[in-house]
Amino acid sequence: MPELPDVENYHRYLTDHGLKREIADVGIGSAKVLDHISGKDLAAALKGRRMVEARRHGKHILASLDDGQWLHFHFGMTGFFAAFDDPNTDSAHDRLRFDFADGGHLAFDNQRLFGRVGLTQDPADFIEEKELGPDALAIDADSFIAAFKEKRGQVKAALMDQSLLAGIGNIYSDEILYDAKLHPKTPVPDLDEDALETLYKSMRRVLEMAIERGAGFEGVEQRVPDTWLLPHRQDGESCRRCGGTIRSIKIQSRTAYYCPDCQPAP
DNA sequence: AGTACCACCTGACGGC
DNA sequence: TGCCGTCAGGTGGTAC
Repeated sequence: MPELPDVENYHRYLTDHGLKREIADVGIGSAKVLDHISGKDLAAALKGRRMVEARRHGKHILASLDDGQWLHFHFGMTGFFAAFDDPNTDSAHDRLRFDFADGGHLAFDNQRLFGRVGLTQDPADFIEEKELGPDALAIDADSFIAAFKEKRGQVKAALMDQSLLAGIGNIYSDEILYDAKLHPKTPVPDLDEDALETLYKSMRRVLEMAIERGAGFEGVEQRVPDTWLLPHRQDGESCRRCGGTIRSIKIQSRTAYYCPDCQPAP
């Protein structure tokens, strides 16, 4: 699930449920999600600490601790946070659990174990090490256009390139291109300034509305407009905009869905 | 630089 | 019903 809109909602969830609470203990459900740190060391670093501030950059969440260190979270292909008051209730795939001194806990649920959690001294260093570009919702139109003017290759691949722009994945790149009526294989150099501006506006519109409609929580397909691609991402489905037939193709070994009528081949 | 393929994991789904 | 191949919203490494 987790692309920018989903992660933004998890970021807000963490802000509401994880900050300012004293961490009494840390439970390790699976050490596979630990990024270059042992469960023992992570627990030792967190006991007695509180998270103070949470930020999001692309698909990553960074949360400061009251001793100046930062936790970083990435969900991989599955996952979310879930908070509980009842110590006996828990998330199905709880891989890392923060047990708070107030008796509640927060689970980092990560079914497929592609997620990662670790510690870093500085968010800026972390972003640089991961070679992340600017966050897709933080970049302004001029910088977006400038960055894409330097880019080659297919537009869908460019949108998903985390070093160019951080936060967009397979689902939302399809949605943005559907909104902008661009074929996913369109070469970026074919896009003139107006087309890039349109693409930028589509990106913002899609990401912002997805956040607003509760991306990352169950049932988001029903809450986004029916004129979106998301509720109809299936080969043979009909396009709600033009009546065409939704098709899938492989781009960078990922399945891309689009409407061949609305999004004509370049 | 861009793209293709593999690997890492778990689980759901369709076909037989 | 049960087994098996395939596929899933991410990323990192390798190779061409």
